[in-house]
Amino acid sequence: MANVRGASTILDVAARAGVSRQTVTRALNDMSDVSAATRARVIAAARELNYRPNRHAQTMVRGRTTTIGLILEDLANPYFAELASALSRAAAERDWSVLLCDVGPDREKARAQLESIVSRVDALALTGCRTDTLALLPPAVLAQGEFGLPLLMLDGPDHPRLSARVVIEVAAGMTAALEHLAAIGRHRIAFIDSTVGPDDRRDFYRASMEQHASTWPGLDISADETVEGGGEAARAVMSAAPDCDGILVYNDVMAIGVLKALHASGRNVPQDVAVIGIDGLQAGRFTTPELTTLAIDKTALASTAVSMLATILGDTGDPHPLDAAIELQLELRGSA
Amino acid sequence: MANVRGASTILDVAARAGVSRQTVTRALNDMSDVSAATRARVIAAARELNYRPNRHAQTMVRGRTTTIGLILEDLANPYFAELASALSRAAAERDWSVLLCDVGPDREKARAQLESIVSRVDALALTGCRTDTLALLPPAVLAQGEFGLPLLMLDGPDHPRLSARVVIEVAAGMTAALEHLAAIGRHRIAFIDSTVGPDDRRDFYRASMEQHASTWPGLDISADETVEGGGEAARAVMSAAPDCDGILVYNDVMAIGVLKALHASGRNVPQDVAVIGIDGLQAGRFTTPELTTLAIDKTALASTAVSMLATILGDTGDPHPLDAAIELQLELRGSA
DNA sequence: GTGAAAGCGCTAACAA
DNA sequence: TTGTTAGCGCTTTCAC
Repeated sequence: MANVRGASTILDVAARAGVSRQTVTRALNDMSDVSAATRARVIAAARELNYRPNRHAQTMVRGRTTTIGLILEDLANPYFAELASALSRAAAERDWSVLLCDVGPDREKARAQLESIVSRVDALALTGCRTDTLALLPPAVLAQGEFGLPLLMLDGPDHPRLSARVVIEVAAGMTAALEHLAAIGRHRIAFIDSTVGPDDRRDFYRASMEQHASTWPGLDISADETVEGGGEAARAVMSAAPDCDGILVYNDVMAIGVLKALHASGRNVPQDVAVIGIDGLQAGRFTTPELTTLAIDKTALASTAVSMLATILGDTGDPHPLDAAIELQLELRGSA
Repeated sequence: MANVRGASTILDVAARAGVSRQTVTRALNDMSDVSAATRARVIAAARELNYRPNRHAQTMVRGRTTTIGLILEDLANPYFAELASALSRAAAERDWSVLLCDVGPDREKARAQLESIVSRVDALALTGCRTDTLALLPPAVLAQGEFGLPLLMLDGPDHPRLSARVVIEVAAGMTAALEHLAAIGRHRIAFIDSTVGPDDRRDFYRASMEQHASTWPGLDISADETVEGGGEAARAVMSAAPDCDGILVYNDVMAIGVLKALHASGRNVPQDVAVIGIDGLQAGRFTTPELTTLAIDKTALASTAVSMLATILGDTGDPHPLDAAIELQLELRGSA
């Protein structure tokens, strides 16, 4: 452990085994041209010194790698899980890797994690739809100029420091959802919003309702972005407007709560009330009836994100615009 | 781009800007003691050369980091998502990071990903319950001796090359589940197994059934480890044994499919048939009724795994045994 | 089969 | 304010 930082290095092992450092490299990496006796001696020395190779030193001499950090609040939320899955696979296409950072609910821990993540990655992909992960970044990173760490926002708020941004374009999709509801005879459609997300979904709903104000004034209620939150909001909707016959929900997780609450209150879906969520989660197939949803193509979202980062990092000759919108696609399952 | 590998280095930027490399470091890292004019010149040069700092070189001189690779087949599966979440948080406690590797269904792509991951991490956490990710590792890694990359198996098969292993201990939990079913008057209990997982769950079920063979011979059916697979198996069970009044299922994802199939066939859960899954997923709360389950404490599993790795990597003075079992805990929700 | 030298790209410490 | 020197820990030549 003769090292500056307390860890033993290849030189310590070499000294202990009475050989040169190259011999240690050969022995430990199972290369040829080492006698069995020498190899055994080296391995023993390494074991005694608790030697562990420094991956950064290895990588530096062998080549360079690209790592992007993915910052999210809770991977147990299926939206983030599907996003992370897609991003990991899209990154693998370029031989990049994804460093996962599930920050959890504790903001102080989150700050500490981000503090150390930022020096380990070449770029950061931030999710913004639930917690604004941007606000948790070390101030020094936010203060950096154009040669600071590239920051990519996935479906979250804008910020001058961002290098790129992928947004979810809701207007066309929500129009399709509302038209579908009208087509199946629903004209008293409420909207359940998230208390923490962006306002564009609710704003679009309100604007749409105003156009048909003669039939139904519209009703929107905000709740926590969870299954339970969705359930509470659904109860509030049905109590405020018992004749409501359709509900559009901010996202699928909340919509699952809506389905549960409607079931508990004895309402049939979709006969009494039709329900449409947003996100296209696989978890929307876990319910009965399955959840009709405005699906986000997470594979497209992820590969767009990776292309943007490739442009920023100079890894491609085929520049990609640094702002993109992903459209929602109405996916009819059983709930509407 | 005067570099050996094609990428420009700090020296290229220094040359282009007509300054020393140290000045480049200062300018690009927003350090003090650089004149605004110089900084601007350096930034311009960096931009023109498409300069990107090498994180490995930076880390090497600043300190060392520990990164563990998490290999899994599909993060969209909520079991893996909850596991990954827990592991990321447990790793963060020690200032380690987790490199995510969602290998997907394509085995050739998976092999290629693993090939490059192994040289980027200090240890690998493998999940074995669905795909045997061990079989996808580069042969060279498997051939390595005791100073090869540490390999930790999470709930998967044993292998001589593994450095550590966390298993799920099913016996006590399954006994508790079967006793609970008996206590609520169920005596014709079938088991739905996975075609790909380990056999211990089914074997334990069969052994338990033999002890009470007078009342019910037992029935187990295997299916694909998916929601759809669970549904098919449930239909098979009800057709083979229409008087079956309880089903224990290999895992929660399949059990969700069982609930759907029973609902579709007009059986009430839990009145007609009680259902118990295994895993304790949050997704088990998405259904109506909510899924009763033998829960795995994923936080404990993850922190055990991290402690084991700390022992192997010599990061702790408090050695942890390299084999551990996590118990299942019966969590009564609504389906039994 | 083994060792010596050179260098991966970067930053901290000290000079100028 | 800027430049020079000296490594960080490892692997790849090329000698012996």
